[in-house]
Amino acid sequence: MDGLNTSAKTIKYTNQRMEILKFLREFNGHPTVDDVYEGVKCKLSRISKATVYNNLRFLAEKELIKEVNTKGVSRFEANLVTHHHIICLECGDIKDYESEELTEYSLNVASKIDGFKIESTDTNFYGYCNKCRRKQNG
Amino acid sequence: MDGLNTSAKTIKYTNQRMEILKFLREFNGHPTVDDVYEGVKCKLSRISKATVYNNLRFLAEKELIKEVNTKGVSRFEANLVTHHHIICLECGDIKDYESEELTEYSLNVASKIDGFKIESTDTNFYGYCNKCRRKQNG
DNA sequence: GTACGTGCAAATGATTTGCGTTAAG
DNA sequence: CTTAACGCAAATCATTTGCACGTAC
Repeated sequence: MDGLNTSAKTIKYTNQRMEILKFLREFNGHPTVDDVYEGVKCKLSRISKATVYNNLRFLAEKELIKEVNTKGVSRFEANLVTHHHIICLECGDIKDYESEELTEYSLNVASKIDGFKIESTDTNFYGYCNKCRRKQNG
Repeated sequence: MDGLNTSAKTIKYTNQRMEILKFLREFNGHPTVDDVYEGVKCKLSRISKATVYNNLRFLAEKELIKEVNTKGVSRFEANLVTHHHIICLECGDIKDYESEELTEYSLNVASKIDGFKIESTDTNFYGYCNKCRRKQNG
């Protein structure tokens, strides 16, 4: 009757949603939408890519996963603990890098920033991975 | 005869290219492709959006500008000095934040990373800008 | 039984590409 | 004059949406 019970929406734990979350939690990296789609297809052969898109958006909104800031295609991760990223400028590969001291240092810097209420921080390191370095040097 | 003179390609300093670079250097922020397109149209009314795309890619390849890592649409900046970004989680607004001490601290951390030759680093701060905070609190 | 979620296909939006023409060097 | 770059339109790729049907609760 009130027509305002949007927030009372029931969340349904469907197979598709659960497999996508499971895949992300077990995947060691930062998969794209296509990676996730290919990864869950073995379990759910009839799954549609739209379902993968919708669920990744849904899970990110519910903060069960995070979308990674990247150029080009979207990438996701289930690691919710603050950490940093090492990004290869050649192949785009992303590796996690944990450093509590860097996080603390950054948060301390953040506390001095005016006009913004900072919630979190992370650092990107850009360089060349061993594989790409080998290629360049011949 | 050798068919290998690809690197000898002549770079042409066209009006379009120069206006796009000028716009980025004078723009205080992190414009999208559309922002750049709208911004240079007053000077070059017949410019095509494909030209804007092609030149932004070109300028980024030549390292005269940088593409910013963001979700969704591409953003660019002409500020090549290492700096950090404050990103509003609500409206997506990005502000530059300079902190040499943070850069140095991060580079020092970077020097300990194995298996990657780190070239540069930057830190993102996520939070809510004053405008969005006001909206949320009513 | 009642939504919410799914699969599919179509729509949208961002970006790239092909091609005939223009202009920088 | 040579060829990179332009403008335009078509093509491609990523992502979202509408809708009829299915299924979690």
